[in-house]
Amino acid sequence: MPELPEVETVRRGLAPVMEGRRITNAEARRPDLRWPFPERFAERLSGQRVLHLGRRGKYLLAELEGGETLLAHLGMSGRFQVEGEVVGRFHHTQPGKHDHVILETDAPARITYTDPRRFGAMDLWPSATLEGHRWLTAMGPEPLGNGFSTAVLAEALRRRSSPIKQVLLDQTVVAGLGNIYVSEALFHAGIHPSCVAQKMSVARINRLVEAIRTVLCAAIEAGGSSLRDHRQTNGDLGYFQHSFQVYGRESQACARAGCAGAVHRITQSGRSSFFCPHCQR
DNA sequence: ACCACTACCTGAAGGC
DNA sequence: TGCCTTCAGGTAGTGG
Repeated sequence: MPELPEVETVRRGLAPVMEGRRITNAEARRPDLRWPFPERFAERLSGQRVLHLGRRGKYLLAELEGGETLLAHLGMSGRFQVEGEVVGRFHHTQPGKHDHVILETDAPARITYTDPRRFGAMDLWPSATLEGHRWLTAMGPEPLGNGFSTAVLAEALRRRSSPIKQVLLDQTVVAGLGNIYVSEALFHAGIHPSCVAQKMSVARINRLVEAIRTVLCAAIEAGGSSLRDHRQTNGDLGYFQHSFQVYGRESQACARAGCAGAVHRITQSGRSSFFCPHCQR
């Protein structure tokens, strides 16, 4: 689920019940996700007002009134679900076995973090030195921000002898791309996933930068529309999954008008890449 | 500095 | 129905 567009969609879904709201109660129902929660995790969250809910790459960042920021990563299977007030209080639904963190805010709302695989992670860190947190310190530029450009990407690719597919998954090169949107962006740019990163021309890198921005923006817009039903901020792929051009479409016809080719799947560093051999060189 | 590979964990899906 | 294998959107740590 969670690459940059999904995390941004989750952020937008959570903002109305978190930003400017106070966390009236916090509960961690186990001691860890991928790593242990920080000391006194729930206590440090309880009673805090959320000043701002942001995002950096695939991390959600909730800046708290007391000077700390909650960092959250959804891993592979993490999701936040929001329930509003029903009659007086919340539904008396029993937490499921994969519901690991529960936050209640004075929106009022109950926010449940669910993560079957527990590849997700949460931490608390002083807001003043947030960029120094080990999860953020080496992270590359935001692809939709001013820090990402043809020149910046070209510099990052200069010494990389790996296929462009693998290099784009490296979060220190550019933040927020994952296996789906790398495939989609490479298709959009007409670049073969096996293309050696450092051999790419500036013109092709420029096309890639544009493709990354286009694909991510389209996905965020589509994700936004799935939030109309905001009772469940499901971290699902939203409607954009119906717009994938290559991801998950092995052996289906290429989506480009006039192309008679079919989508191929190859494995690169143990992960699937989807592409059209006619359109991508 | 870079690269290939492994591990972490559970559930879904497909083959038999 | 059930058992087995394979695969899944991520990242950190290892050793070359």
